[in-house]
Amino acid sequence: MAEIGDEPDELCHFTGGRYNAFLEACPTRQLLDELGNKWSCLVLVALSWGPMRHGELRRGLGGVSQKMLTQTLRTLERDGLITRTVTPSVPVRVDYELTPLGADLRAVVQQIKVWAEANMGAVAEARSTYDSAVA
Amino acid sequence: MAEIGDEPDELCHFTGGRYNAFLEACPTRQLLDELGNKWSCLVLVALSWGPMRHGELRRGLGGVSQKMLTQTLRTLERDGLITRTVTPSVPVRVDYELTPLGADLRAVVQQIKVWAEANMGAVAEARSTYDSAVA
DNA sequence: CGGTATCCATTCTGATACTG
DNA sequence: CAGTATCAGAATGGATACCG
Repeated sequence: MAEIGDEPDELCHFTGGRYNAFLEACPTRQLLDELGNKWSCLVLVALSWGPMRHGELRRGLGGVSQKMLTQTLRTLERDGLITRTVTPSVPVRVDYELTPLGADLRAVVQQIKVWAEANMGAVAEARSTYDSAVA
Repeated sequence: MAEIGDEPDELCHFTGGRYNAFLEACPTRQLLDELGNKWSCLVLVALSWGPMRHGELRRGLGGVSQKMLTQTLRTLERDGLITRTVTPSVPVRVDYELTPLGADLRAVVQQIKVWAEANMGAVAEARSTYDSAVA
């Protein structure tokens, strides 16, 4: 009988050196949580167009504060998903760019963004139906 | 010149009735936030194997509390991503199942889970490199 | 079994002010 | 321009107890 954890593909069991996000202790959970941060996915997608400065990103991501942007960038850098390049001019210039690993992940998370934008209408409709049924 | 918001594909600008998650006021942000919840993605993927009961999901998702599972399922139901079917037996039986819309999204978020499980090793390595460089 | 209600700790987020 | 520090409020998550 099929159970959760028996995935159709072979990338599944925590045993044997592999990862399985269904298991509580699996470090994969940390990665999933991080992508759940408010800005991580948007930053990755924003960097699709090549290296970008702090200020550019800030203007591109509506509503992000400087603090949260810096924090998000640091975490992504620590995880090897983006690089941070400092040019010691005056004033200093800092560019962020996707690493190959980050570019790979970007392709995946962009699908989420595209899906959300494409299906937001259907979701909004489902919500109003649900809400009126409850009332 | 390319700017954030000028996406390579055509699903981009908020203007003209379309959605763009880069904009603060875009409702797409709500969807992204929801997928960022700790359990939403895992629930969607777990339902890949067909209808599942509350208890089955609870056992399958390591560490989820009853409250959070119920809350997550409610939200997904409200958004039209899953259905909730009550069989009035004693004790009552409740099954959850992906809607076509939810199955569509599941395919996308599963890629995230697969990516995370496949690349967790590289990320962990990057982290330790970063941490030792800081020290 | 599935769900609700309450309380509480932790985390996340953002506004503000300040440094090089 | 990029970043840090601090503080306060909001949101999230979870333990517990109870209901149909």
